[in-house]
Amino acid sequence: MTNDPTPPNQTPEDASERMDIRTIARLANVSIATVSRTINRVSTVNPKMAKRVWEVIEKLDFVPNTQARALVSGRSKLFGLLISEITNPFFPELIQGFEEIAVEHGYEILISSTNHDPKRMSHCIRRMLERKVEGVAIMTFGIEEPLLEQLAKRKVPLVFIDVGPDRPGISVLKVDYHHGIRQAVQHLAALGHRRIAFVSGPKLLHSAQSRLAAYTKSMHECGIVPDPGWIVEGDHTLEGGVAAMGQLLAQDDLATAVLCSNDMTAIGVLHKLYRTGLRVPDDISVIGFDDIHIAEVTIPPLTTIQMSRFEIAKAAFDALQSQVESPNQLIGKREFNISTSLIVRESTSYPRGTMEHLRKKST
Amino acid sequence: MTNDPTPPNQTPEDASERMDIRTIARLANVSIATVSRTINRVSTVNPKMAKRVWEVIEKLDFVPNTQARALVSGRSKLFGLLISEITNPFFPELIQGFEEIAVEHGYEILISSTNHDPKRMSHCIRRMLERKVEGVAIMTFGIEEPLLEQLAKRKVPLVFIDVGPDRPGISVLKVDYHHGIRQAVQHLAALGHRRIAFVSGPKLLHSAQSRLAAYTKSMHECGIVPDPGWIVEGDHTLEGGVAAMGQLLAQDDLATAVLCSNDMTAIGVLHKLYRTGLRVPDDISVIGFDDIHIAEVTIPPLTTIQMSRFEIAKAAFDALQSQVESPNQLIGKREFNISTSLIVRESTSYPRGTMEHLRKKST
DNA sequence: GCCCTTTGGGAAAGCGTTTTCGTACGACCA
DNA sequence: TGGTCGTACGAAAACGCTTTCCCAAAGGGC
Repeated sequence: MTNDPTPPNQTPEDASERMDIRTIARLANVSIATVSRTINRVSTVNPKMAKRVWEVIEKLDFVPNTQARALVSGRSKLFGLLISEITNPFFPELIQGFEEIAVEHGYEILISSTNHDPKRMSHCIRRMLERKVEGVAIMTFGIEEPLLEQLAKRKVPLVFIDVGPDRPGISVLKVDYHHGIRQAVQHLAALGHRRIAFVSGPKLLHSAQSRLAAYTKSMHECGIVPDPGWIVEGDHTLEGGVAAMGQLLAQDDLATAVLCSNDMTAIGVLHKLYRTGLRVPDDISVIGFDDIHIAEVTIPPLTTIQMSRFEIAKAAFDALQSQVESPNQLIGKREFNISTSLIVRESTSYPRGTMEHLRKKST
Repeated sequence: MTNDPTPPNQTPEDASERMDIRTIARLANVSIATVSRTINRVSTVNPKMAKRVWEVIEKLDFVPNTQARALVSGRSKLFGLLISEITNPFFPELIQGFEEIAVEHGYEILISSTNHDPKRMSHCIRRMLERKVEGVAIMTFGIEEPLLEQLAKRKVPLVFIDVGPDRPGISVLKVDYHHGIRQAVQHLAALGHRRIAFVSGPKLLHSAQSRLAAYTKSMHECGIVPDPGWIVEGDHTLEGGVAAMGQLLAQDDLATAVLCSNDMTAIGVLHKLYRTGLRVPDDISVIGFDDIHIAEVTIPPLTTIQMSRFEIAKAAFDALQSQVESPNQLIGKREFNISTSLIVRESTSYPRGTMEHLRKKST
């Protein structure tokens, strides 16, 4: 008598107690199976009953428990998104697109940032595994073999940006860095630049290495043999850009243009130049990569190479989803191509002296 | 005979099949209860058995299923983070801090961005409810009453930045905007500015309104009656800043300094000024708010008001956690104070003519 | 040596869903 | 009217884990 489980004078609408589909079922005078079917709009349920069920659901504003649902259905409706650094504006812009698409398709997304630390990666993956993500989009450096093994064993679909192991269940978003970078180099060459420096990204980051390779190739294509001294290592941060430009400035034979592996670097470069008293683009031209939003309003507005965040987000999501929805097909393996292209703004111009030279020539 | 559920010659290590604590239990010759106790380091379990269990777990690298765990324990270990716009660098910096602390305490975090659209808010909340978040940090505009009701009914702890309803289970992070903004106004006044304009943030955003109020108050404190024309509405975006400065520029009696409700606005303002050919700080001074990372390298480096992202993240997390861990105590209701302070860089200086004026005066 | 206490570990209930399977009922045709 | 479907609904078994409850065995006091 001391504990009475159900007080008799309890109104049916009393929402203070536990609320599950069982409660809904009781109140609507149907079975829980019918409630489930109604909610999921699956199978055929008599419109009359459905209406009754919906009414109760709305009255109590019942919200189904995704965890329970996931447990039994084996579908967590969760994707992981692994990025290198959330404070680089490129990623928030990408996240925005990815989230939008994911939500549209009923997925939720778990974001983790490795902060360029390979050790953090395994923790992130582990956490995602615990939450039973159905797939992971990896937009950071390469993954180590044991980790990859673990993911493969669990058959978690993966999508890599740019570079990834060639295995079933793994998609790779191929970015055509070369196109945009060649345009950039050609643009500079057409303006008269020959000494074009390159500030690279982190060594570990595949996409950064690809950009570097594209630079070298494009230079050769323009008939310029890049001097090793023109290539300095950055780390895709503002500070890295400042430091890299400092290095460049210390050289005897100053480059007349600098191509940066990303926009953050370029902004750092712009700043260092400003500090040094050099004018952009009068004294030196600068080109970025990514076309982050803020590049439009730097001083001067940054000429940069655009790579569509939305395109990437969409491709990554599609790759993941197609593997989840049709796991035994190989269509998930198809490769996606992301294009890049130059956007000319105001940070590029003729190298110093060229104008005079041209003018003299024309008279 | 057509479907044989368990092939007889199956090695015990075969990890291809379902893996749960039952499997572990079987392989370690203990009960599933012991496995659970071992994993959770709860109650006393014989070290010898524990070792056996851990060995099996590691051999199969078993990862417990958080969903199942959440279902039975009623603890999802999930917090929601609702922000207004992920592409504003302030938020990623905040997310980074929040995530770090959350992960440290075993929580995962679900991020949603309302994009300044109140309608999206209810969708976000709904999704979070479905995932059974244990608390939500709301860093966007105010929440509407019915939504709040829904959350209150489910007893979901909430923490608001700056402004929020006064209810049990709701914490509010009070930001002392006035301190930083008064410093800014005093700084400008000391330099000789009187005509100090203010570019506000979105009307709906409480924190933006508080900043505006702090500006007005600070102006009066400095003995300046702000002209209504000095106050123009921005929206905390780059474009908003550009537009707002355009409005200001169109006025007859141009302000000599402009204080912005956030750094993105200030960067827009800087850009517009650059476009117009006005020099900062020679012709006009600019001050931002937030001290986002990039403010250090704008041209010129932005004088701005700093508000610690980490402090906010930590306070928000603590508020949420304390309410979760001790739900019936009132300690969750205590208020947290966040300070702001001026960081002087190079976008502020004497108003045009003042230097000459001063010089003349001193001779 | 007996009884009581303490301690470690197992059995089983339950968390909130989905989903399979079975059944009752109405419709349709002969 | 009787038989055969097809359809709509309910009962119950999972999903993988935590946690309560209980029992066995060991230890200690008399």
